[in-house]
Amino acid sequence: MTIAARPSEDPTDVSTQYIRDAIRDAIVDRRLAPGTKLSEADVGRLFNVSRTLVRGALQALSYEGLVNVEKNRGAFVAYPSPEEARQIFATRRLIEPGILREAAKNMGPSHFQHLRQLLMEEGRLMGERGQTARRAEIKASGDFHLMLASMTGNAVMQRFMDELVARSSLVIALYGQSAISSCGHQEHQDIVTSMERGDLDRACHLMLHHIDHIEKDLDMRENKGSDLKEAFRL
Amino acid sequence: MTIAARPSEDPTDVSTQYIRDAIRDAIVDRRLAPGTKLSEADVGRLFNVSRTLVRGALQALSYEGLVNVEKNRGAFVAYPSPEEARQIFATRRLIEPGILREAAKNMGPSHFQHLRQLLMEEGRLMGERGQTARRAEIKASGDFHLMLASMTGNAVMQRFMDELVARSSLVIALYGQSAISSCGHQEHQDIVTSMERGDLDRACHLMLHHIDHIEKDLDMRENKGSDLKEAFRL
DNA sequence: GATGATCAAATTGTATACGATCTTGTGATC
DNA sequence: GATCACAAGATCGTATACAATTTGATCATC
Repeated sequence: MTIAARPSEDPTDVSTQYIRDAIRDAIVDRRLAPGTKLSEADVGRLFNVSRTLVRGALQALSYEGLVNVEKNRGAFVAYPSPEEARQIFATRRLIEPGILREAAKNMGPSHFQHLRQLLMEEGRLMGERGQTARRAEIKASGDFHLMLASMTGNAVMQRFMDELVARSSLVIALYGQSAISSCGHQEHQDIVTSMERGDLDRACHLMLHHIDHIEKDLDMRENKGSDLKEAFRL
Repeated sequence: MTIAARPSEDPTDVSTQYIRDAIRDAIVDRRLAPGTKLSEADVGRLFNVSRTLVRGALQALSYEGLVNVEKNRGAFVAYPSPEEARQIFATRRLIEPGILREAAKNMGPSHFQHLRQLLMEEGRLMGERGQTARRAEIKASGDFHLMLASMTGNAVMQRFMDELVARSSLVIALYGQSAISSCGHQEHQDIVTSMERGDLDRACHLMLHHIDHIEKDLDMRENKGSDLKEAFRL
């Protein structure tokens, strides 16, 4: 198990929150494969912390849908079924156009500048090679959607999107075909451009297509027997 | 503190889940006032359970937004600010029309029958008098929205709605003016009728108005200083 | 009498201990 | 040799113990 503690962080003063974030990052960054067992004792040793804190972190992650806790068996990095994946994307299609409209109400030039800046970074990462750059790119791609959510000023929507984006990352990690996802960069730009022009209808339309594209790039045919999967991955 | 254990339940074999549900019910049913402190030891004594399990339950409720846990101070029944309330309803306006459309895809005659049955019950409770009937009515009103969510077959949406409905109950408990909310019964019926006719646009339209009505019936002028409120209620 | 410091009580934060459950490996039996 | 029973080990579930923090009261001081 390789849950890298953030550099320049003292491994003491570690709290539940810290562990939760570290594991979540590791999952979303695909450093922890779906199905991986997260033993309470092991994780505790990693962070020099008792099982009590680890349990808290795992419970929280379970609530976010990133981890499954099975009674008397332990916690595992979630292994979303194709059906779950469909539900996640269906929910995103339902929510994200609304987020766009809601965000647009509050957005001024500075907000657009922030978005553009994120897109620049995203584009830069696309050019680079290597696993690290790839992870950063995927993360940046999710951050785009999260930034839009944060611009609604609505904490509830923001939390929902947090969960949806994190779980989407897992799904993409599982069923993603290739680096095709990177073509999403252009779509992100188009969405921002439409918003800047005030053409919200088009922005929503593009957003829906964007989500469709992400979902279409998945290959979700495999192993329907949902529990067998874990055995193989483990 | 009066968190009634469900009748005919043995107070032994109580798990985190059970405690969580009991507290959630008590909050949503308004038997626990917003701001009430939920001391770990007290709750534990109530359920004959150690603080460990209580903490788990409180943490989960905190994630749902029904409880606020303040570091080193304890857990309190949430006291949503007017701003939070607005965000909750804004999110509902964003999500519920989509849920309607999503549910409509899967609904057959039996589903409509279930809905009608729920509405009958709701109507019956409206006629009755007393606090108990009132609570049951409010609960039934929320159940209508939850049942629609369940008919989407989408677990993610369902969970989001669970949270939104529960938090709405809290908000109504806090800022609700009178029993005007009961006029929502007719609106529920109209929504179902429109759906049955296949007029989804109208159903969505009615749903939006319905949510607006609920929000309009709130009086959220009071105490803006968000933290002071707790002090007074406590 | 009001204000501020200090100490005791209460409550939460975290670790550890112990019992319950599951997993797994061994060996007896067919 | 395959199958089943059983026991040892590992892991989780819950309770308890102790440390850290906050709260509230008492008392000294201005």
